[in-house]
Amino acid sequence: MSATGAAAMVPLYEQVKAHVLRMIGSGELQAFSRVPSENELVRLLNVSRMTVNRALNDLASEGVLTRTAGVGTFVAEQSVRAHPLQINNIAEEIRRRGHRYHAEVLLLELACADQALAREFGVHPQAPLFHSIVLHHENERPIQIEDRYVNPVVAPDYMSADFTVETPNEHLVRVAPLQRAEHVVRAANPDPDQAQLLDMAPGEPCLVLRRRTWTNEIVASFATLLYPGSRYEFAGRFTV
Amino acid sequence: MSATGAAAMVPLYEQVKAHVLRMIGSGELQAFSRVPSENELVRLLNVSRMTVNRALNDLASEGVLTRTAGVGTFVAEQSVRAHPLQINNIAEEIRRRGHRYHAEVLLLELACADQALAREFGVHPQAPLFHSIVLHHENERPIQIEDRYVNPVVAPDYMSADFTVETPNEHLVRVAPLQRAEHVVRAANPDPDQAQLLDMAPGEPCLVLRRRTWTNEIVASFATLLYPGSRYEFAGRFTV
DNA sequence: AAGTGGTCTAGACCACTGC
DNA sequence: CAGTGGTCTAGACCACTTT
Repeated sequence: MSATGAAAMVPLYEQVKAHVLRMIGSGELQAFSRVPSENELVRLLNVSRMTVNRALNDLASEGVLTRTAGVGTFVAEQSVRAHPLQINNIAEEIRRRGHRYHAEVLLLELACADQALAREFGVHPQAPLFHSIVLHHENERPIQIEDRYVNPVVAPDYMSADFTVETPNEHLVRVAPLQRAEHVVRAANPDPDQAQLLDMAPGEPCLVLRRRTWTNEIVASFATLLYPGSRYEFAGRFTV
Repeated sequence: MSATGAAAMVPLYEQVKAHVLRMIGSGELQAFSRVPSENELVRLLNVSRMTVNRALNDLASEGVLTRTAGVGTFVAEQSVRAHPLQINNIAEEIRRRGHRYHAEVLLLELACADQALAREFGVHPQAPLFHSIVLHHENERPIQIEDRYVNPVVAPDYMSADFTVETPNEHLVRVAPLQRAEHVVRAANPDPDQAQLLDMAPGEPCLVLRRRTWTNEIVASFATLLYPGSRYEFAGRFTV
C-alpha cells in the first residue's frame, strides 16, 4: 500500500477501509464473518497498526463492523439505517456499507399536477410536472420505492436522465442548488403492489418519508420514499 | 492529566473530550469560538498530540466541533431548534395544539440491566436501572406509550417523581443537563397489548422512536416511544 | 515564516479472551 | 499461553492558511 503520489493522494486509512469494504462487497466477508485482525492487515497491506486501527474503528463507528477486545473484528449485521434529515443519496449510502447497488426505472413520464400536487408545488392545477418511480436495490434486494415529482423549471433535463447510472437525487443536486427541505416521517401499510415490489412479508409495515425540497424559493421536488419496515430505519444524532 | 489509577480507568482522550465539553458547557466557549489548538492542549493537559487529535476528531464527528486544516478548530453552530428529532415534550406539544393532556403511569420499578440494556447504557449486566412505562393521552385518546429506562446515577430521585404532573422527560431535563441524543425511527407492528393500550385498529402499524440521551458523557436514559401510525407523524424542516 | 490540522510510523503497555 | 483490540507516545512530514 502506498501513500506517495501527490496526484491522487488518498489517505492510507481510507485505502484500508476501501480494502475491507471490497471484501464485504465481493461476498468474501459475509455478515458476522471475522475480519482479518489488525496485525494480519498490517502484514498484508504494509501499513502501521495505528493506521489499520483507525480504519477499522472508523468502519465500526459507521456501523459496518463490530469490534470486541480479546475476540476480534466482525462484519456487523447490516440493520440498514439512515439519517432522515440529511438528503441521503441512497446509492452512496448502500455502497458505503460495502453492498451492491442498482436501480430499476419503473416509470418516467410527463404528468399533470392534480389538486394536491398543485398545492405542494405552489403551481396551478394542470401544470406540467415530471414524474418518476424508481426502485432501488441493495444486494439485489429491493430497499426503497422512490416516487418523485419534479418541477420542470428547476430540472428541465430530468426526463432525459438515466436513473440507472445517476439517482434522481444526484441529478437534482447537480443541476439545482438545494436550499431548503421539509420532511415528514410516517408508518403505514403498503399497497399490495408496493408490498410486492419491496418483497415484503404479509402484514409488514412501511416506513414512509415524504420530502419536499426548495431551490431559489421555489419547490423543486416532492418525493415519497417507501422502505420495508423490517429492513430499514432512520437514525440521527445531535448535541445540545 | 493522568492515565494511571486502574480503579476508574477513563481513557485520556475521553478526559480531553470532557475538558473541551466542560469549556463549552460553562460558557467559556460559545458557538463559533475558537477551541485551543492541538499543540496548546498538548501543553495544557500534558498528553501527546495524537491523543488530543483523536479527542477533537471524535467531537468533530459527533457534530460538536468543526475543524479546518490551516485555520483551527471551532465550536459548531448548535442548531437544535430546527431539528425535527428534537427532544419533544409530549405534554407541551399537545397543549400547544390546544388539546387536553393527561398521563397514566402503568409501571414504575427498579429493574436489572439485561444483556441488551447493559450494552445500551455501558454498564454491567445486573446493574440497577429505573424503569417506567407511561401512557400519554391527547384529548382522552392514547397517543404515546413511553417505555423508559433511566440511569440511577444521573437521576437518583426518578422513582419518587409523580409522572402525572411532570413527564419523565421534564424530570430528566430538570435534574440532568442534556448533552447529546441519538435517535432511531422505525415502523413496526405493535404487540396486542400495545395495540389495545393505544386504541389502534387491527393491522395498523406503529411509528417507533428509540432515543438514547447522554449527560456528562454517560448514558442517562433509553426510551422507546410508540405512536399509532395513523394518528402521528414526525415532521421537520431545515435549511441548507 | 509560523501556525494549523491531517496523516503516518514503530514501538510500547494494558486488559481481556480463548485455548 | 498466544492473540485480540484499546490506548498512548514522541517524532515526523505534509498541505494548507494567516500574518
